[in-house]
Amino acid sequence: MPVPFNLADALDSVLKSAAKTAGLEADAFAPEVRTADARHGDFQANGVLGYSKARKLNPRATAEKLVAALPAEVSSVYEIVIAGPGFINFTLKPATLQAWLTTHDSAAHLKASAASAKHGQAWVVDYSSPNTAKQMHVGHLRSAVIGEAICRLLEFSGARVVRDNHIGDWGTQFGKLIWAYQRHLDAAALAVDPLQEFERLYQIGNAAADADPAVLEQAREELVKLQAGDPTNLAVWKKINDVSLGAFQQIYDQLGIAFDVTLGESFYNDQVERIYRELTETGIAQESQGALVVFHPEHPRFKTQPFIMRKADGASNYATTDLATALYRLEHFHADGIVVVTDFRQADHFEQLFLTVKKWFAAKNYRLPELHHVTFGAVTGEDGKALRTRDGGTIKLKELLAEAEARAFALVSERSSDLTPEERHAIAGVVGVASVQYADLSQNRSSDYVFSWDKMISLEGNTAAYLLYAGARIHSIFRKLGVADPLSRTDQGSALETPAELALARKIVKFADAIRLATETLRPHFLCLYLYELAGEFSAFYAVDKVAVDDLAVRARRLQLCSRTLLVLETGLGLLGLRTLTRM
RNA sequence: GCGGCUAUAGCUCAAUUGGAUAGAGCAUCAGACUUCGAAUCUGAGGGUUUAGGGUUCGAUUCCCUAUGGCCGCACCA
Repeated sequence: MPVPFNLADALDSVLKSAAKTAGLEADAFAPEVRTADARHGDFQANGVLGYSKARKLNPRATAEKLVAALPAEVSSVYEIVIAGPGFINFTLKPATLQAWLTTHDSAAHLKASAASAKHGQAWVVDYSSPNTAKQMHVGHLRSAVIGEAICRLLEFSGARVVRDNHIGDWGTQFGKLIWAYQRHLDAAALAVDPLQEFERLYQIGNAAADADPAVLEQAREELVKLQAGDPTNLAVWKKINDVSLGAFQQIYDQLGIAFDVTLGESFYNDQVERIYRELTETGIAQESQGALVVFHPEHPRFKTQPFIMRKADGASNYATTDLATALYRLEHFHADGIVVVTDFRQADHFEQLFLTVKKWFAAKNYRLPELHHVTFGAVTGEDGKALRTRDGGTIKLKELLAEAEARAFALVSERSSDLTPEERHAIAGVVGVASVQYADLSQNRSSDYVFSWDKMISLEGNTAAYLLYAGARIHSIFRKLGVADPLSRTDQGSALETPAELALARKIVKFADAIRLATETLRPHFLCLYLYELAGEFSAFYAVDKVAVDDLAVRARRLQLCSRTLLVLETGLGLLGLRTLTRM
């Protein structure tokens, strides 16, 4: 009997057809299959409750009819129990668990099974997207880390993903920066640490413009000159961007991020005329107070709150470039879906943008891609306010990662003193960065994020180190036993038997459902939660059931269990963007 | 003023989007290393889910009111 990758999905389909057989109104019946609390079984179907209530039927009687209509092979796979007011509980039989483990025996096989939901689709994911001329600080971490995980999840479900770093390289900050560059440049500092120097100059320019309207005016003129193509200003601008992108890349390398394209705001500068024309001729945009704006009369707030797409002085802004960006992603990348990952403060902007794009594309008969604004909460200090270090600056991402690695190095040196310093550094690099990534990913992205060093670089509890440690222990077992090919063992031992073995196997087969949930909601923390529970089941199993036993049939089945745990664990960590280890 | 997000154990967070007895980690307490790695495991205590109402067979989840926090609202991105 073939065992499907996603058991919950398969159960859902089979219940739908059974509903027809049982004489239910099949079109109106949704089985509502979900993973269940282990006390009740592996999966539960709750749909009977709502269905029966709406029709004033006895839910238990409906459930019994439905269960009676299930094909015989379902009851050979599951123990089926109707419980409470009408829940249908499904508990996988050990033989089914065994069959799943035997079938899904390699990374390639897992991916092939999963890659159907978005097969053949193109998705553009816009994430990280920092402004140039500044260093990345902890506030930039979330978009980068969450965005990368989303890319990997979409790829795993079969999509072709375009990773786009939509850098802020054309904003008004450049007027102030160029103004300061011309007057306060420290050439020596520029040679040593150019990004630091640009940041200093920007602060000078910003402060001067705040204090003196005349400076602000001069800064505006510099921006106008830049946007008009003045060679001097253009050269400064280019240098700033080159330096910034070089510094960003070092961080991206550590985080395992490789963008396919880096198309910032400046890229769209020469495409704005078409945007003005199309939105004007379709009647979507209108003149208001000298600016070109879009109102949405059907929307309670945006009927009066304008979406400004051309300023009164004739200049474009980020609304203009974002509109151009949407069009480019459709025409150039043939996007079926667009995901933009930014913090929640831009929610209004993207709601207005998407409303405008929908009307615009409809009016021009352009195909409309799925549009998703993936938001996340702010990173705050312990006081709930915007994050600052003691001296008032922000915490640099570079420093955060270095501190995490240093902590990991201290721990690995203490625990694994037999390793060479090089090995310990390599391990600390993985553990440190993974800890920072995982701390961010494991939290539901919509809530604000209280930053603390301890939390970001913690190595105990629900952390990356816990997951990596579980993996390292599995690798260690294979090393000790001299068994090759740990990720795809095909050992066929005796039947799974102990409670810990069965609990671990039950957790493994729910990988598909965790992936589905994380991908559908674009929330990687669901996958983190699953992997944490998986590692927990493994650790519990490890404590009570020894693998290296003399009984070869027992040893073989446990080796297979270890192999599948490792496969799912490493695949899952890979989808989150974390690197893994064979020892630590 | 208008609007959005948010409030769960001492602290930091979950709760599969309306399901069964609200779960973890940290911290506290009690146990487990001569046996595959103790960065681990087993157990205990800790809750009127901000408050009050409503809808529902069923509410942390949906609706209303109030309160606290964060944020957005005409030319920054």
